[in-house]
Amino acid sequence: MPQAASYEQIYQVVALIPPGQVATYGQVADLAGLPRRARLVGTALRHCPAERQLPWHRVVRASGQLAFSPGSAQAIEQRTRLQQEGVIFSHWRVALSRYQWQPSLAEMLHALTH
DNA sequence: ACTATGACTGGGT
DNA sequence: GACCCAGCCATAG
Repeated sequence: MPQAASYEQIYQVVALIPPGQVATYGQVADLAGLPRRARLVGTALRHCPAERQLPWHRVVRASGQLAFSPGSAQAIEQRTRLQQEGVIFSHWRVALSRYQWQPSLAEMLHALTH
């Protein structure tokens, strides 16, 4: 189990992303206290245990596109899940200006105590 | 101890 | 917007 500590930080942040909103890989890394580790977020999500029920589909690239190639089974699943939460896609991309999660300091502090 | 490989990014064209 | 590309850094071999 490589870098379990970092993975745990990442999972906890991902778990906080509200339905109908998205966060970028880099954003999750920053919030997890792991700056410049966007790729690690991808690696962690790739190994994410199903039993954790993580909202992994709410993590997208900084461009608003999905990390999977358009049309792939994984991309379709991610897009479907987001669409079910009300997120609108145009050409396999979401508008970050509209859907990007912007956690408040209070929100983060509250999470820290739980 | 390398080398290769990404669910990545930001800057340049 | 698009496409490329160098930089990135933990993991896997």
